[in-house]
Amino acid sequence: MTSTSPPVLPQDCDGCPIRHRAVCARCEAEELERLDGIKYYRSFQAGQTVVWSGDRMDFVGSVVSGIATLTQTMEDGRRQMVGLLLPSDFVGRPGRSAAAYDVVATSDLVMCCFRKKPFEELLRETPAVSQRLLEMTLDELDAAREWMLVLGRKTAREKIASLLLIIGRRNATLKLVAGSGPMVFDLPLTREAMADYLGLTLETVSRQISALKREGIIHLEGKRRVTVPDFDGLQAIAGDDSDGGMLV
Amino acid sequence: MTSTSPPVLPQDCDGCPIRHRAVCARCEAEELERLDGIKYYRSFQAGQTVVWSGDRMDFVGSVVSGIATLTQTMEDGRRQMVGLLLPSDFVGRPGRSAAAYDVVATSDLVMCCFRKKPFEELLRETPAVSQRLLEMTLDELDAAREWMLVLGRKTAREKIASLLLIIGRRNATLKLVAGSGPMVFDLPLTREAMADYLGLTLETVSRQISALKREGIIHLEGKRRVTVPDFDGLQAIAGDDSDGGMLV
DNA sequence: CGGGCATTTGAGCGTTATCAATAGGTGTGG
DNA sequence: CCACACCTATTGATAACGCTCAAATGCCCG
Repeated sequence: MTSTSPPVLPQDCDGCPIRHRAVCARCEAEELERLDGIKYYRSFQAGQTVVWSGDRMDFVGSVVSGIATLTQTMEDGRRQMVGLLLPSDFVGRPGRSAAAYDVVATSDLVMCCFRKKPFEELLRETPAVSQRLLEMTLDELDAAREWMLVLGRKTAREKIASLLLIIGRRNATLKLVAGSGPMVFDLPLTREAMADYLGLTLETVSRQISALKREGIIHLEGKRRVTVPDFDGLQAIAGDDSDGGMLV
Repeated sequence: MTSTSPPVLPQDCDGCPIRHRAVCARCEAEELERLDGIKYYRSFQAGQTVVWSGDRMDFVGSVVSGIATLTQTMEDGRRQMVGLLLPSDFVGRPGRSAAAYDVVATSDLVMCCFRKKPFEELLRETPAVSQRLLEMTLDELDAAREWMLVLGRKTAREKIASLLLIIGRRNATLKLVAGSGPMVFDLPLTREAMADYLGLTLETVSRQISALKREGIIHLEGKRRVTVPDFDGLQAIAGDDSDGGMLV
């Protein structure tokens, strides 16, 4: 966790890896230029906190590369992750001055930040941006509601399987991996972070992962690299219906 | 639950109880007229299902009066409520043809529905609507994330207290009740519905409510009418920090 | 090699689920 | 009008799942 060189920062939107999925996805050259005028890149090392809950936050932005988490903490220290932010995901809330959650860089992270005030103006004047943001927010809401089912009703085993599926699926989408063959990906989270996401203790997470490994449902190389030989099998364990909510 | 007369339907927006809080809140007369052209009212009796998850849904709309719930169900019957819809709340997702959740009328319910196709057009052309919808969706997302903390990390006792607070607070907002004195409200949910919301069994809900009653934290008249003599005390039990997230 | 951290594994316990019986409330029909 | 069915809610007994506390292992890096 002591990488000393800051991640390389991109300069413009042309080669931006999230150009067509982020909040700017629908922008024309002209609108992009306007966004360009209020944006700046920031990078964080793995483990760094981007903002603390309650702190003043005068930017919003997109994750360009790396992974960040949103977490809530109770007074006595109990923590619940409420968002897992991958490249293209939006951070911050227009119209609010303070952060509602802790935002933490889980890996080295690059963000494309927009100064909040001018971004809010732009939101009022640029339908391409506000409509894209609405769409993304609706997606986030659906994801949050799916997660409520996981937290409220699934067993520890099902929770782990659900998390593996979510990470695997999002990884496949981002990397545009072909659909067949065993699924392989890196867990971007420590056991503790997984526990915070799943509403479990890290011991239970560890035990359940060991059990899945023992049963051959997953294979591990090291602690982080996961292979899923039977995707449908894992879906069955997660309690997902096999067609997995194909909604348009 | 066999009320035979359908609820009275409102006719226009002038006297509409949710005129200034729903998705139409920011509309001028002209925009309101356009909405008027694509809207129709529907009423449901308590217990009726508005739409089934997976069904085609060719409208979106607002709750005008009454209460509805959004629920997800797993194949084996486990259920999780993922939304509690009070007057002014928005139902449905623009850009999606099938319902993602079961929507059920928990009390007698009146909805102001918009035909989906024209509403989507209107969304593209009417910033007053799309921006209001964005704002409401962001609020919903925050509520969902707060609920994730409840589901993932709170004890049964804390969950019950949290639910009572949420219902009490929303009730106070809707009714514009003065802030002092004991809080009184009706539980709009059965024990089973509360269990579905909280990720508990109905037996545990019943036991925890009995415990709070026994300890004098709440009083009950009948099964549904609740009095909370000490609001701060209940907040403490819910595990909320006393200032309760005063974010702007 | 040793310190620090993430992870695994074990033992015992507690909260909540499960199964089951009872109580209360409301509408219906004899 | 009372008996009964039906539904919601309460309460009890027992079991199980996941938490807590504890120790050991592996791993990275100085």
